[in-house]
Amino acid sequence: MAKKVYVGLSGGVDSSVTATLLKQQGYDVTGVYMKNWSQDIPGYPCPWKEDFQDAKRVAVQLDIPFKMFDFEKQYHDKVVDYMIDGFKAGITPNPDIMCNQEIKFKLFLDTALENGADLIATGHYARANQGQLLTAKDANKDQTYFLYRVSEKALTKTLFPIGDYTKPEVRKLAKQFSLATAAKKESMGICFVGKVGIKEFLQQYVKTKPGKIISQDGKLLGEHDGAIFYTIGQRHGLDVGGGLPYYVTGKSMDQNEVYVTSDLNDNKLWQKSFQISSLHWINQPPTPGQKLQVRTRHRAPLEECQIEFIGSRATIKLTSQLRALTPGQSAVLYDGSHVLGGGVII
RNA sequence: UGGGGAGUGGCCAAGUGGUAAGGCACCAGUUUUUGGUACUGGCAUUCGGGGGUUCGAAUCCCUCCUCCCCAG
Repeated sequence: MAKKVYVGLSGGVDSSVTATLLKQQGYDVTGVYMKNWSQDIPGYPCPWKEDFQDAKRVAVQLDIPFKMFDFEKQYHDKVVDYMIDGFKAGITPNPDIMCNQEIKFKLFLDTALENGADLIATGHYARANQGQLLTAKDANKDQTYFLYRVSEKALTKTLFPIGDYTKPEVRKLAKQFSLATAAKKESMGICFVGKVGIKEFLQQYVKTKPGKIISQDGKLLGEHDGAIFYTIGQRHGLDVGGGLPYYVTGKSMDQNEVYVTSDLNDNKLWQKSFQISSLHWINQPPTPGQKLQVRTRHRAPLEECQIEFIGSRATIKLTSQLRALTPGQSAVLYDGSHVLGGGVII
């Protein structure tokens, strides 16, 4: 009896190829569209209907059963609220990491199992092996940064067929299979929500006031439209001209002030160690003092580091300075191609 | 209303007779399943206003306006 796999079909190329590969490999495949968000933001109509249609088309092409799981409420509670609360608190949260943790590899997994699935699969560029998370073949597209909070248990029930291919290969396969989504453009922006800028999105939920932009030497440079919109290292959107570009080094939510510097080497922008909390380890916690690598933003190169634990937190010590480490964003630890887990920068 | 200095696109800023550098910002695009970064492209027929000299002026002359500094 072939194993039953529920594949998350987003309506994009990657998940389409995922489903196709699994079917070829002899699995009993069911395609599932997760409806997590359907609201329009002014100027940015929500693409969920087109995505749903594309997912359905692929399911029809492959002649596999197709379902829709409606997770809108849970997505809003677990991901959207988390994101808005984080921004309100002055940090820069990463909603897509939360989405993987709470929705795709918890709710979707559980729902699929309840529906009789043996396994789930997604179109992530990553590899899972016996409960371990490994980086993708295509280092350029590797998405393990977004997956470090997934549980070992979930990984034992997850397939990432795409992880063994490069993006160009996936594109080629999609073409070979004549998938309806073969030529679809990469989707970007907050997972599921569409191409909305974070600012436009937040403005739907938060009222903001103008505040001061203050330079490294205490000078008032201008006004911003709300400290909540700015994040560490950010250059654009300040509307301050005159000479050199300015980068955000910090902000005060209480004062509604944004602090910037025009000095690229400003020590506020560079750190050689930092702390993380909300630790999550997929298998075992790493060993203090062990030589590891860390990634502090998606697609950033891996940096050598060591970890030290302090209660429920940990300190990451780097061998070179990293730019604009941002509270709320995640630091993910690797031992070569093995993803260990990580935590949230504080 | 005495003296000195300055006015170039939203900002900073080259250019002192030969037909408007550059940077920042902004906009668009690329990269990217968060935010951010980075990269590419676009962006003054015009140099505070008005006259004049000249084949030709942002650059010279006259005049008006504005700002800054020192005097008072």
